[in-house]
Amino acid sequence: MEAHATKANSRRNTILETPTVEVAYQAVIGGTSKHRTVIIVGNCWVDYQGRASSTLEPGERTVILKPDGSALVHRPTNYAPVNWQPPGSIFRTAIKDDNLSIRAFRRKENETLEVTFDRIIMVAVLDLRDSGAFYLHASEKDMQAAILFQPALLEEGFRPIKAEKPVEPGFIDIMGVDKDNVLTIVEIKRNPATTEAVLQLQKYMEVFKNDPTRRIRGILVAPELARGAQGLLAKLGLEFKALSPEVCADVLKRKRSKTLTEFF
Amino acid sequence: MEAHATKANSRRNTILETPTVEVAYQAVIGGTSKHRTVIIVGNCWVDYQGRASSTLEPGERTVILKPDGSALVHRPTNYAPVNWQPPGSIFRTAIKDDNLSIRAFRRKENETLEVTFDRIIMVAVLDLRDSGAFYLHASEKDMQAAILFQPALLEEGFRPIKAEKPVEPGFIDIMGVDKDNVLTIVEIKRNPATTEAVLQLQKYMEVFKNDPTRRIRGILVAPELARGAQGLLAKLGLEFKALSPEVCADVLKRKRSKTLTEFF
DNA sequence: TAATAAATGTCGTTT
DNA sequence: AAACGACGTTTATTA
Repeated sequence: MEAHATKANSRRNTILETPTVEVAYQAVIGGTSKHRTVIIVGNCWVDYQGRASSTLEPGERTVILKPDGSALVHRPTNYAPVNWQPPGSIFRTAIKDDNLSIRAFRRKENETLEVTFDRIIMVAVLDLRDSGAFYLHASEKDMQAAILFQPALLEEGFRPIKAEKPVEPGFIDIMGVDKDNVLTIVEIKRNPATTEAVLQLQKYMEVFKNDPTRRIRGILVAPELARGAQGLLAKLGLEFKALSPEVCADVLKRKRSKTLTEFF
Repeated sequence: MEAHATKANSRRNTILETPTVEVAYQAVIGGTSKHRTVIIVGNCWVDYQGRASSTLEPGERTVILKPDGSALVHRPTNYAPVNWQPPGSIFRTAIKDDNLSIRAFRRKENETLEVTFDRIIMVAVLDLRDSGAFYLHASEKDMQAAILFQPALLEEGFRPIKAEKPVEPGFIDIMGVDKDNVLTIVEIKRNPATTEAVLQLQKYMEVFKNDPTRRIRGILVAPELARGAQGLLAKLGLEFKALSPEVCADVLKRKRSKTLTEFF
């Protein structure tokens, strides 16, 4: 069976079907050394040694080696790779016992991933040009921006003073005053708020508790409260305001269109 | 430019190089309908609407559609996909304005991912056979097993009574008695133990606190304590025992070889 | 470098 | 179906 590469495409991309181990080896070596994206599909087994260790017995999988040193081993199921190596790994490709062995290791973390193929269905060596911008909306930062733009989302009369205020334990999402001028600490979560979120708010509260004469409020903003959070919140005298990322995204969308209207 | 498929391989796998949109469309439709793994490489843009929303401007990427309804969009960098859909998505492939459009949506979560290709470098439709077992070692479960096998890993004289004991808030990793017969609750973490882990142990402690005459101990087992955890632990009168997953893995390895010795 | 918080977290398990 | 906890979580941010 002969390996095949379409010439019209070979300037930048090489695709080999059912190549021999030797041919695949040459392609992978060439691809990783030139920092190409390399996709290998075939029958393989995987060993990982590092923070944990794992063994994956033989089967047909898709392996992706990226120019930045990421490595992924994907089975035919699941979003997550069964084995992987984050960016910064170094690839070592070799022929061992007539099999194609690819090792990805990270020196600092002393982690090694080894994939061994005894039968290769496809090797693609791809020079991908990708500079397209990526925009993500409705993150926690977006919720913060929405409240700052429209403070009534929190409650009537709320006036923000500072966002991302640095304090000892970290950063206060929003600090402000309520309609009665009471200092108000706001902690925002885009997911149901856990006990951990309550503790986080409590830590920020404690920064201002050295002055017992001044009343302060702590408000946890999230789409909902997780199970255990309700009790802890009440015990600590903190408050909860339900607010979803979707509503915030809408507010920001209106803000953007308004800005455009004003601009023209 | 003619699309090409190696016949020798086409029983189970089809690989097309620089196919037209029409040819790619037929291949993707055929692949997803037969629950094959489909890999598409080409110039595309991506829109996502769901828990968040995102836009990715044109560029060359690798898209993987899996038989279980997972979808991945990988740029040439990073371990994580830039866009994705977890298992259970339904794929809808179409030609729109001479482009190849692939939509993956999950009805329950009301999430949609749409990838549109205007130029296709490769389409691979793969019938991958993968039933190999996956073994992960040195997990939290392994640490539990190691302590149960060699209780002195926790402390001299410790005697386990029950593992995974179900109580109101969840499951106690290990319950036992110390050398003085004092009831001891053990919570295990394979990573540096956070305040959340301390709270988890505390929740289990409270189950037994209704009898104030009986002394009980709570021990948090982990390779180390995270920053905030120390203070909370002390405040709650709980204890910490440093134990690494590696040491546990060694103990289990010795156990296995011993079992083997006994067997032969 | 180490710690902290966020994530479209994902994934398995149990209620 | 919903919730809880583990994860080789990864990643970005900041001290």
